[in-house]
Amino acid sequence: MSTSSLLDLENQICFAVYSASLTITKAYQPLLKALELTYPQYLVMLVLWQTDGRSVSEIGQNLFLDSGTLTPMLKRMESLGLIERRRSTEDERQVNVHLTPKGRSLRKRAATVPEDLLCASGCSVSELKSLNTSLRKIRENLAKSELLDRQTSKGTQPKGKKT
Amino acid sequence: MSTSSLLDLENQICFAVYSASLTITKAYQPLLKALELTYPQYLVMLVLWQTDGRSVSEIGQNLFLDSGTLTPMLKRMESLGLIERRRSTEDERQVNVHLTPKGRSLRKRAATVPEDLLCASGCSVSELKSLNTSLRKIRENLAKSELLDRQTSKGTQPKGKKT
DNA sequence: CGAAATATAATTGTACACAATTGAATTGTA
DNA sequence: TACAATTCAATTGTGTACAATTATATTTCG
Repeated sequence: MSTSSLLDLENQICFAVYSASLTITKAYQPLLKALELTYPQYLVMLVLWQTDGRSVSEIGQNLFLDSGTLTPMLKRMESLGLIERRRSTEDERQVNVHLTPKGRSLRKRAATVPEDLLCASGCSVSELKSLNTSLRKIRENLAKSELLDRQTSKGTQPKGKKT
Repeated sequence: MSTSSLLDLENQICFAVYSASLTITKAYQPLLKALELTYPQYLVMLVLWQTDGRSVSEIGQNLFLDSGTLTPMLKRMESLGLIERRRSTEDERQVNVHLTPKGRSLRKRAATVPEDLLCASGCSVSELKSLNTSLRKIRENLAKSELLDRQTSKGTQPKGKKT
């Protein structure tokens, strides 16, 4: 395979991920509209339905989002009456996010949501599984790469600059 | 496979696409920084490097983006001196987007960009190809599904409501 | 203990993304 | 030719994303 077509492929893949992501978000929209949720908000609900009372940073670790994204989003969800944000008494730095009865009750209504997406995707289970594996690998490899060195710097600093 | 684990898988896939897309955008950032481009802007440049002078809607068809996204983005790119927006003389509705010399010259410098991403992804070529195929299929199937019926209504209306 | 380092969420500013609408230009057609 | 329908880009308003910074609380360590 020539170098140029390899690079073309790379551009195609990244664009395919990018545009598939936007399309998926749009496809969720009519289904989530009845629940008054956006897709990112739905993801937060999935986290909380699994374990209620998570802190903002824990939700962020699950979804790979930071407080700059989550704080305003959680405030919107709080104003919708789905969650409550309560500063932790043990550690005043943390804010724990708790489901309200309304937020809990949404779970049953949301249970039917993934079905339509699953059908509309038109993929076989095995295809989806390999897709899942590949995408996770890419995310993990990119996150580990030297390209992303934000707050992920648990390891040694990249260049040892000691300012 | 149980229904619940199938729906879990669906949630996982969509989230995998979503978070991989965000991670890819972030991984491009340090590479594109030298070119003063964001990832969506880079995609526009790829389109224009292929064929200069495309209209806004043609660019939108290539990238699956609408004027609400493209118009402000193209204005930013124009203010950076990368492109020029000129209203077409033949059809005054259209705005054609032309590369400036600066925009054209960026092409060579951008040629090395995909390499690092390709390496950092840690995937084999065959894996990337099958990933590409699956993602395109999902996007196409979702776009064809009744879930997305925005301006794509070239076919018959979904329910025959004649207002 | 107490200062420095760290952790945590919030804030600020920039850039998408898109639904819905608007306004202008073109096309179709009676 | 008129005029309704369509096309096209722009606009408006809402909601993410995220880098960079700030403010506060906690932990670490001399």
